[in-house]
Amino acid sequence: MARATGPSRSQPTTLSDVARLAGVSVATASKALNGRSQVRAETRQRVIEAAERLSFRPNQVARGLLAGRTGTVGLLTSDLEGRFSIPILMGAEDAFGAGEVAVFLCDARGDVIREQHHVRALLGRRVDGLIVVGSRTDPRPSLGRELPVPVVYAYAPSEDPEDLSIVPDSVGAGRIAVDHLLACGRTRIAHITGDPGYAAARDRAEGARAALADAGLALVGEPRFGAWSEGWGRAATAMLLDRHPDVDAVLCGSDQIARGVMDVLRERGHRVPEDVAVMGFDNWQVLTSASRPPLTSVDMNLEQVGRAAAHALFTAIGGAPRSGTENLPCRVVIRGSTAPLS
Amino acid sequence: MARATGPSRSQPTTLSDVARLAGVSVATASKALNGRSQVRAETRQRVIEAAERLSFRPNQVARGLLAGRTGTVGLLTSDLEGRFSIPILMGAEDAFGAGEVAVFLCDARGDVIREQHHVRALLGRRVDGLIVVGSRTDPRPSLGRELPVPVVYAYAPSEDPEDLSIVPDSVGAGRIAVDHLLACGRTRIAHITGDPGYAAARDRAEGARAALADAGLALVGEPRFGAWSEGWGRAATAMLLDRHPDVDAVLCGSDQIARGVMDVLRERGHRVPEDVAVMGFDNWQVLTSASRPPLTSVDMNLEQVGRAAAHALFTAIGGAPRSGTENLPCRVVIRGSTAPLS
DNA sequence: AGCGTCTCAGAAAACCTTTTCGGCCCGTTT
DNA sequence: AAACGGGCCGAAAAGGTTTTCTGAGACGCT
Repeated sequence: MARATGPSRSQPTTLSDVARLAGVSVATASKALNGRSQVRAETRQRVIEAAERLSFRPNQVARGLLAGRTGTVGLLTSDLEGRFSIPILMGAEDAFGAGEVAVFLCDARGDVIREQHHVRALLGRRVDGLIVVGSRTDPRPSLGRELPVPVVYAYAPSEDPEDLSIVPDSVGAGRIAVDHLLACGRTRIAHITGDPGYAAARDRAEGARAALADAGLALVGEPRFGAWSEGWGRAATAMLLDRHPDVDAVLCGSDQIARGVMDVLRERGHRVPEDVAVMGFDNWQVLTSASRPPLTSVDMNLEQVGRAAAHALFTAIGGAPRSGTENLPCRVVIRGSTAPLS
Repeated sequence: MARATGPSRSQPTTLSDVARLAGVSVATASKALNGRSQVRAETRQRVIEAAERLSFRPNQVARGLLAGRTGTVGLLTSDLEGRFSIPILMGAEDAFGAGEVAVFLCDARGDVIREQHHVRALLGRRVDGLIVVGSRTDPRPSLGRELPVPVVYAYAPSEDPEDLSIVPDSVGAGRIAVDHLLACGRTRIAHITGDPGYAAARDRAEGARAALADAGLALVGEPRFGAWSEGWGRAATAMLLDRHPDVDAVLCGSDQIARGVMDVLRERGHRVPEDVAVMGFDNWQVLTSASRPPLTSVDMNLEQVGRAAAHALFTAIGGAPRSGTENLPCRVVIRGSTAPLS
């Protein structure tokens, strides 16, 4: 085919070009640019100027081939659309981007076959490591122990305890949520949460119960498991108010549920936070700041999870692999929906 | 440092290993595995079995170095957290992932310096092309014409008309939204939208006006520009109802605004959709399906934008670059908040 | 003068794969 | 019988960089 009429598309300049312009060999040019000592200062300067003039950028592909390390990692996510993957991905990208590591993004769409395909493709590209990001906190199958590169699991831990997993501390999240409500003077606390098939729902409920038990208290009724939706929040609240009209706080399993809860509370004439305090989980900005009043919520620090995973992978590549599941603390973000009882 | 105690980390097998096991030269092994014709069928079979047994995966780095094409592209996004980048990114990842192209993800955090840094790093890795994903539909500065690889701009067009940009048709989106409301028999249509500094707000308003003009109608009052928030939706609706209590449809600049609008309509006793139809833009699932009733919204087909960008980049790499801004159609997703006037 | 030492530059190998070209063997044609 | 052609395989180069090793020149010392 004839040459396209587009822009220049000239070949990138190579080290040979630089060396020729500087009047030295490629070996010397390489040493000059990489700060090796075997070069006279004056020669080094000449090489640097030549590289500058040709705007030389070393070919990382060639460098990777030679070094056996490419300076790339694979980021394998299960559902890109899910809002949990994104902050983790940002944290990882952030931690790597600061250094000299580039990230291959792959979305497996939750499909095992596709995941296998991506793993193979990434290994073919000789990535130095892999981060596997799940979409739920439930344990997931390991990629296996026989991979030629280190792997770190983020958000969804691996089922294999020999793998390293970085996850938010869901039980702790339940505890600090209740601790905050207790600090507000609430004692009749109900818990409306999502699908009991999710570890996140069960773990948070367990943490909430434990924190209440520590204070010599118990939940108002049983935790109400259901769905992660506003609709369930509304329905559950209606039932709750019928049975326990004296509740003074509702801990919700997600910000979406919390919005449904607050809607029904307001419709039934309960003031938030004066009569009933409401809390959510996930700290999803679009929901927490748009609700009336703004919603207190537990942030899972997902960016930090991503950063920690990136850092762990980095040290594993360096030759010091850890293993086991590491729980990172969450934090309460206080807004208008919780306040001390007056 | 001593060898780490972790898993094997053995060197990946190379073509030489395969060739040795099969008792042939690397050249023959390569030809056998790549379906070249210069190999006897029996020999080919032996090589394939050897490769199988060693689970050989060709080193894409070496292949890239030789071929001058790496089979990688850079995806440069401005704000990863923004919900507009993600679907585009998914579409692109999808379109590439099907083939043999891997995607480097870089987030510039909206910072020009960081963007430059990433572009240079990506070029150092010899990507075959770049996709630049913006966070708003407003034009953005070009990366320049002198890059050694093709570039496609997605969502946010380049200011340089010589570049190729793939964007959703915001004006058309406004038109089809009004067309839908007209088809429902609505004639007194108001428009409450977001920050007038955004091209998306202005373009949609323009499209809406044009569609109404085609029908011999006009908006009820002027378009109400404000902020992309529920709060603005509520405030603007209050003002609207005071001045024009006979409005029978509100076209909202975003789903968030629409939620605020619907809240106030319901509080003031207007039924949706019987008395007033409400529409949003963006089709953000968490908002549209959780509202009461579920919200009709205009979907910008962002995944398709991403796929189209990937496809355009692919053909540009193949040597047939296009240029200019290409507008992709949006679509109306009908839910309960709009219905024919009875 | 001879020898050792030090500094700096270049040649060459290595990384892994693909492709081109040359050569060998065997069967076929003139 | 000689030439030829085709099928099959291997040697070698190429891609760009880094690193090691060798060598050349300069200098100081005996």
